[in-house]
Order: sequence, then structure tokens, then C-alpha cells
Amino acid sequence: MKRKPAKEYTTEQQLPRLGTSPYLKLMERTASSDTNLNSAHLGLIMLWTGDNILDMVDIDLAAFDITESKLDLLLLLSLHADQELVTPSSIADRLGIRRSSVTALLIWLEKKNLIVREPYAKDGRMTHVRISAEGRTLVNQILPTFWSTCASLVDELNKEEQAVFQKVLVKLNASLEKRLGSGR
Amino acid sequence: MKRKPAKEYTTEQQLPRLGTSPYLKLMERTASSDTNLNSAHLGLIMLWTGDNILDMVDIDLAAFDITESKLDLLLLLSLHADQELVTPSSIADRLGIRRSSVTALLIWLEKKNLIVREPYAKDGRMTHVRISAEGRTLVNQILPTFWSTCASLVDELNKEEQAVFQKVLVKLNASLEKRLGSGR
DNA sequence: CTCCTATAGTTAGATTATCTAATTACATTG
DNA sequence: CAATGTAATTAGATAATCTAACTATAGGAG
Repeated sequence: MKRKPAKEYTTEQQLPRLGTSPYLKLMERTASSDTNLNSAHLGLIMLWTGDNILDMVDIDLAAFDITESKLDLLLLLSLHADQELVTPSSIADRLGIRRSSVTALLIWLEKKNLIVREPYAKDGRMTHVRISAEGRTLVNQILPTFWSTCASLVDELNKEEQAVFQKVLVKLNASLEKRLGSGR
Repeated sequence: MKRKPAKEYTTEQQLPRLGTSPYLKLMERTASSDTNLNSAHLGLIMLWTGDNILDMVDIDLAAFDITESKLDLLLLLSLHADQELVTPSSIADRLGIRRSSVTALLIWLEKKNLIVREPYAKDGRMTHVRISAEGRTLVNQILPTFWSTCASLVDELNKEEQAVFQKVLVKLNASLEKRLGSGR
């Protein structure tokens, strides 16, 4: 969760915007000799951009009183609604977080009646989790805005730029998911 | 903060990896008619990638017992070390967070002797914040790894891909920073 | 020169998303 | 059937954020 200060006061004294170049100079001075500076620069901008994108999405979802993590989980349940068994463990595994973290999310979602937890008859230790009708309704309310926010992220890019960007990004993301061992 | 499960147990039953296509199908069904689906798709992948990149960097920084937010602040102080006056307010303004959030970060950093807070003589309400010698040492220890992590993010891409990617990314990030009103 | 108000910083208290460790309950297997 | 493994939860912690309230100082209006 981050950003979106409503404006506290307008401060008089300010720090100047330095831009990218001081970071690059610092990098030149402090990077190990076997680090490719161009790649590092690119990675840094990617990191900053990722941060900004997360912020944008958070801000938009705030209107629906939900966070990206929770929407993520609801979508996961949506897309696996046909599965006989969806347990907190398997959710944790898929999301790359601990079971206890999933429990916390589920408690919140259940309190709002967005999901249902049902004991699993075939194995008394397990619980089946599914999205509720209310949950589906909420998701359907959120998604049009969510997709339009996603689209707006890359608004500035023209068709051609989008095309090359997409190609490279898909490759990049695949490699990251592989390295993290996580992914959809 | 996210991800990095050490492995709790290996769960037997798992949720299948669905990949991107069910998300796209869902999008086709639920996006408003004035949303460009290609753009939305691209934005979605961008969001996922951003998430993964954040995770990678977090994991690497964890070894130094510091988080991205805190390193960010230390770098900010580093780069403004020549300024006569750097206040919590101006930091909050630059980082796009509230003053009270900055206070929390500063308390942590000060406890570890990474920064120094000095009363500002010319205005008794203000405090000048600067990075300490210890802080500078830590930053110098972290940066080589940090840059190499940044570089490794885009390892998979060849020279040519990096070049187009960079061009588009810079443009994209500039537009996001403008929209968020934040930025370096 | 004193009083009001604006500003800077902090504190108090809350939320969200994580984690680890401990606990509870059920299942399996020797 | 007792020991051990697994699923889920609970308890308690940390990090990063927020809003609201508070304290202290500054600066201007009488």
C-alpha cells in the first residue's frame, strides 16, 4: 500500500528534482566492474516503473475498498471455480505466500461475504474455498475499471511501441516468474 | 513486502497453473467496450512484471537487513548531501508519503545510526536530516549488489531488445511520474 | 509586545500484508 | 492404537503506510 497524500499543507521549501543522472553517476562509481551499466540502468528504471504502476493500480482499486492482493485472490478463485477442491494451502502455494497469510486474507474476505469456506468431506483436515455470489458481483463491478486502468498505463505508447514492448515484456516476465518459482 | 517462502512443506494437492489466457478471456467478457484489449493486456503484464521485480529486489536487499523504502531514503539523502537544509517535510514531499511516515522511517534509520537529525538554527521548527558516515558505508556495501540485481533483471534480453525496451520504458515511466505527481 | 494562526515535527492509534512459531484437529501408517 | 505427518488457524511480530491530535515555534495584526 502506498502513496496518495491528499495534501497536508503545501510545503514551501522543497528538494529539487534531480532526475536520473545522479543515480547513473552514483552507479558508475559504485557498481562492481562485472556489472553491465546499461543493463543496470534499465533494471533500475524498470524497478521505478513497477513501483509507479503498483501505485496507480492501488489508487484505482481503493475506490472499491479492496487491495490488489485481495482482488488477486478473488480472481484466482473465480478462475478455479470449477475445481472440486481449492484449499488455503494450494492458494498459498500458487500465490507464493504462507498459509497463515492466506488465512488472514480469507478471514477478511469471508467477513465481507465475498468467499465461502466449506469443510471438505473427503479429508477432514481440509477446507474448500470458493468465491460467493456476492464476490462474483463485486469482481464484475471492479473489472471494467481495472482493465481500463491497465490499458491507461500504456496509453502514452503508440501502436508500434506497444507491440515491441509487449514482445519484450512477455519474455522478461516469463524469466522472472521462472526465477521466483511463482506465477499464474 | 512480499514473497520468499522458505518452504513450509511441499503440499501434495496443487492448483494448476492457468497461464495468461484465462485472464484474457475474462477480460474479453468483462472489459467495457471502450477499453482497448491489447492495451489492457499489456498493462496487466506490466503490473505482474512490476510485482515480480519488486519481489526480486526485496529478496536481495533482505540480506542487508534493509528494505527498498529505506534504501530509497538513504539514497535520497546521499544525493542531497550538499544541501543546506533537508527536512522531513521535504523528504515526505519528494517520496510522496506523509510526514508521519517519514518520521517512522527516520526513527528506524536513526536507531541504526544510519542518519543524523540536527536542529536547524535558522528556524526552530525545522530539523535537518543527513546521512551519517555509517549510513554512507552501508550504502556503499549495498550498491554493488543492488546494481547487479538491477542488471540481472533484464539479463534475458539481448542488446537489441534492451535498446527498444529502454526507449519505451523511459517514456512510459515519465508519463506515470507525471500522472502520479511524484518522481526523482 | 502580545495573541492568533500557520507550519514542522512527532505521537497515538489504525490498517494491510507479510512472516515465524505454536496449537489443534484429523489422517496415515507401522 | 500410538507416533508422526499435514491442514488450518492462532498468536505475536514487523514493515509501511494512513489520519488525527498534539507540541513547539514563527510571524503577522493589532
